[in-house]
Order: sequence, then C-alpha cells, then structure tokens
Amino acid sequence: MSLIELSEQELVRRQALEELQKLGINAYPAEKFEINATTSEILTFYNEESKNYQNVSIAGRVMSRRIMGSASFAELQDEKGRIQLYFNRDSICTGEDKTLYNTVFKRLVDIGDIIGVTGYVFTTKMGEISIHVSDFKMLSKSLRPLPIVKEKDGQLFDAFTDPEQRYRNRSLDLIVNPNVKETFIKRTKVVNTMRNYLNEKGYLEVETPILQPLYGGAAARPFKTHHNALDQTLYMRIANELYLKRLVVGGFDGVYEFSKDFRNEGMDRFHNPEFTQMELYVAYKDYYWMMDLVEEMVEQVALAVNGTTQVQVGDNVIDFKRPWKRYTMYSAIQEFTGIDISQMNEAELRETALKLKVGIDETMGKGKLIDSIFGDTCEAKLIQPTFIMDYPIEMSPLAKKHRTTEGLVERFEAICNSKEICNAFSELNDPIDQRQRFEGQLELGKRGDDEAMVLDEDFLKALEFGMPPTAGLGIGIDRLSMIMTNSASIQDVLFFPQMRAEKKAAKDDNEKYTALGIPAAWVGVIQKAGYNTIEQLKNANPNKLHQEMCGLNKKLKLELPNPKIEEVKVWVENIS
RNA sequence: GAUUCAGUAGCUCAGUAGGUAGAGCACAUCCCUUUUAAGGAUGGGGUCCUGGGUCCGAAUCCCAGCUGGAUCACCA
Repeated sequence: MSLIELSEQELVRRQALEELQKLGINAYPAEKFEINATTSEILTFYNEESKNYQNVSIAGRVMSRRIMGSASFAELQDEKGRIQLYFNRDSICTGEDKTLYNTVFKRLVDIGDIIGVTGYVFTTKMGEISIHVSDFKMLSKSLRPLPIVKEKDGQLFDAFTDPEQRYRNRSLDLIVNPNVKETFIKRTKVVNTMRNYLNEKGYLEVETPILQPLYGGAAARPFKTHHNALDQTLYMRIANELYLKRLVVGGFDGVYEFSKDFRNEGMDRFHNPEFTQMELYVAYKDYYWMMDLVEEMVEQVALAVNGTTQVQVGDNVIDFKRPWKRYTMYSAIQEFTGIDISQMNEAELRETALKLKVGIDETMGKGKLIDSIFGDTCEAKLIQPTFIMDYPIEMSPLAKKHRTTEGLVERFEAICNSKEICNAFSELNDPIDQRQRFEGQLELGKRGDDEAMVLDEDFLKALEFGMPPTAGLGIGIDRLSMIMTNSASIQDVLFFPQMRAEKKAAKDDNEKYTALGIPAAWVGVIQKAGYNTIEQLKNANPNKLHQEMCGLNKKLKLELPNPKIEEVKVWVENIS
C-alpha cells in the first residue's frame, strides 16, 4: 500500500511505530507475556482491606487515555471487560530517564494498541478500582484509528452503529461494542447445551458430506459446483437428513450432526445463504416422543443461556417452560380462521385461499396451498412456543403416513415468535412408499416447482435394507440463537454474515503509467487525483492534471520536483 | 423482487431562497500530579457515494447507477 492512500491518523501511527523502533522497542514482540489476572476478576474480587492483587500482570487493548502532566489514566480492555490504569511518571521511570513515560506512553501509545502492564490494584479518590502501573510493555501497535464509543450511565456516545460497517468489519465491531461479544457467547452456549444434552443420552455426533452428488432432505434450491478430477457436478448440501438416515440403517440408533447447510435463495434478516441446523435421528421412536425431547432440550437451552425459561424477545416475553401448546395444522387453521379445511380438495382449497387473501400461485399443489393458508393466517399469531402437528402428505415426502388420518403425515414443527424453529417427523421407512413420494416430487418439479426434491437411488437402496422406525428432528440454530439473544436479525448471530462484495474502483498497473514516461513516484498521486486508469487519463485536461498533481504534492508534503506542464501534455498525448 | 428512507472528517451527526463545507469526540502541538462519556488552549483533517444534466455557480435541484437500512412477498 502506498503511503499517500493513508489518512493522517494512520500516518501518525506509522510514524509512532518508527519512533518506537528507533528507541529499540519492538512493537510486535515474539515472546509470551505472562498474565495472572483478568479485568473482571479484579473488579469482582479486589478488596482494599485484604490488599489482594498487589502484583498483577494483565494485558489488553488501550481504549482511552487521559493525560494530565506527569500522571495519566487509561482504560485497558481485555476479553472479560475494562479496567482503569493509573500511570505516574516517577513510578514508571524510577531513574533519571523519563523517556518511557514522556515519550513512549504519552506520545507513542495510541488508543487501540495492545499493551501488557504490571502493577498493583488500588482505589482512586473517585472510588474506581484501578491498576497503579509500575511497568508496561508494547505488545502490538494498532495502525488504524478506532471509533471511540463512550458510555455513561448506560448511555452510549458516538456508538459505532452502521450495520454494514459492523458486519463487514466484525473485528472492529467486537472491539468497540462489547454487547456483541455477549450475543456470540450465548450462541455458543446454545450449541454446547444441546450437545451435552444429546451426548448424555448416548447419541453419537457424526459428520456427513457437505459436497453431495445429489441434494436432498429439504425443499430448497441448492448451490451447484463442479469437481474437476471427477468431472462431475456436485451440490452443497441443503440438509443432511438422507445421510443420517443411512447411518440409522447401518445400526446407529441415535445420531446427530450440527451441520452448515446452504440454500441458494433470498437473503433477509431471517435468511443467510449458509446456516446451521442440528439434525437428530433416533431409532424406535416416533414424533410424539420427539416433541417431548424438543421441549426438554430447548427449555434447558433457555435456562443455560439466560438462567430462566423466560426470554424477552422484542416486545414479547417468551416462556419455554414445558409443556408447550399443541395444535394439529387443521385445528390451528380452524382456531384462527374458523374454517375447517380438513375435507377440502385442491379446488376448494384454492377458493378458500383466495377468500382469505392468501398468496398462492399456479404451481401450488394441495400441500403447498394448505401450508400457505397456515403460514398467512396462523404463524403471526404464534408467539409462545407451540407445536403444529400433522401436515398434509404432499409437502412432506420424507415423513411417515399418519397412523390414523388419511392424507396426513406424522410431522410437527415448533413455532416460536412467529417463526419455525424446528421440524420433525416420524421418518418414512417404507421403501416402496418412499419411492412413490419421490416420484410425486418429480411430478411437482415438472409443474414448475423448482424446490421439488429429486429421487435419490442410493438413499432408497439403504431404505430397502430396512430402517427401524425412527424419529427425526431438524432444529435451526441461527433462529434459536436469535430468540435466545433477542436479536432482530440473523446477521447479529452470525460472525460473518454473507455480504455483497464491495465494489472497488478498477486501477491500472503502475507499469502502464511508467510506460508513458510518468515517473513512478507520481503514479500514486495521479491515481489519488482520480485517474485510476489510462483510459481516464486519456480524456484528462493536461492543464487541470498538472495543477492537481502540484496541489497534491504540496498538500501531502511529498516534496517531489513538480513536473513541467509540457511534460504532462506529452504523457497525455502519448496515450494512443 | 416491490415500496420507502439514507449515504457529508477516523466515529456520531448538523448543513435551504443553489454562493468559500460545520460541531462533538478522535488526531497533532503546548500547559497541567487522581480524571469519571468530556481538564485547558491552539491547530490539522473532506472525491459532501459514483456518473451525467440544469446553472455563471450544485453537498443542495433533476436523471441514472452503486451500497446499505426499514417494511412487504418467498425459502429455515
């Protein structure tokens, strides 16, 4: 990177780095720095009477500095929080040489630098627990200025809030917005709690392919890629259901996987192209059994994350305490619309949907119509965790036919805060029925449903060997994390949400400029003036260009000899 | 995809009869031995998102585009 592309503040920091080097200080030392305390630990356990923490060694990032002559205060932020540091010139520089304080601390340490300090803990006159620094060491120099977020009585000042900047620059977001860290710690707690719960039950965590020759297990459009050596199309998985069931066939009676799945569909605050699901399959169980498991597991998650079954989400308090309300899909629609659709055929459903102003289209079969009616009339009203059971067979090609009711399958979803958080079935293990269902999907595909499933012969072959009756579950980790952390957007529970690529101005190589006779030192200047390509330079007014170059030379204090106007004209004319 | 709002200094934001671009924090220089978002003084810092247009003159008005937010529709 050329120096002229840097802001003044970045230049100042690079100069400070050079000065440190001149003083013999390595701003990026290799050796470890011994730490024996954390900020939160000191703030919690320091006690003035017992005089503990009188020899602490702690490291972190300098977040603020207040310098007043030979005494200064700074704030140090480590992983756990912040603590105030007190620097006194004569404590840090016990001899005659006051360079460490006067030059290194006061002039060469910037906000954002990572330092290690040793000293003792005391309480200031203002009553704030602080570290009296006896020595400090530069551990990493920060070359970019940090947005300074200040906080007083819970009110934030100058907060770094622009979502685009925050998501594109998550490191910075985490440094200056401490509550962001909290959200991700909670997300990990969600996952760990589930994993512990499942391991305690003796289920086996497994891994299955992400690159798949056929995609399946869900209704979604996939990402497509290509393997060169095999010269074969591969898809990134949209679900791992079919592979996990093949493991159940193989004799694992309880298997689960936390899986990144990929769906090539729209993006908004509930959808990211890659997302995480936990899928679980347990042999010899059914969907009623699985409902009990979901209730118990999610209740434990809520307790682990927030210490209570009640979670504030937006304007609502959601209570995960068992048992949750249970509806069948038909009874839910009847409850919220007063209409019994359980006996309707496709034409009647279409008519009902139109009457209820439900969005439908020509490609929809009976199952999708019912799902649409349910989605539009019921979901918004389901805030507390609720199970919706018994879905139409047409939209659930992997679920087992209902044990008593024709046309339905044994499937449930848990809906919470109007969003699906899990989906589960008594898994279809009849290989002949499964083949027919896949064939039905192929029909839907021909009608234009681009999410219809494809027929997977390998999976069918496995089923033909015999799969025990099995209960299966998929639970959305991102959605669950959003609820558990009261996050309005999926981007807030993903460290690095997918973003559109930032557009960068195209620039020609330096050689193209020097080939015209332009001195290399001036190339950066010309580009800074806005002539990033030879094509742009071709149309430049030489007089204007000359003035801009001289102006930047002066402004940036480059002290280059200014070119003659004739030379500039020749450069521009040379472009053919 | 539709609608709508927005893009000005490192950060948060002002900026209308179209007429030399502002504040606070951050940064620099100087003064100061304990400050609680902020000690005092002085100073530097801008492609006003990009490209066209109108105009003597555009951050401002018009058109197009880019990017993002919000709401809605579809997938988890």
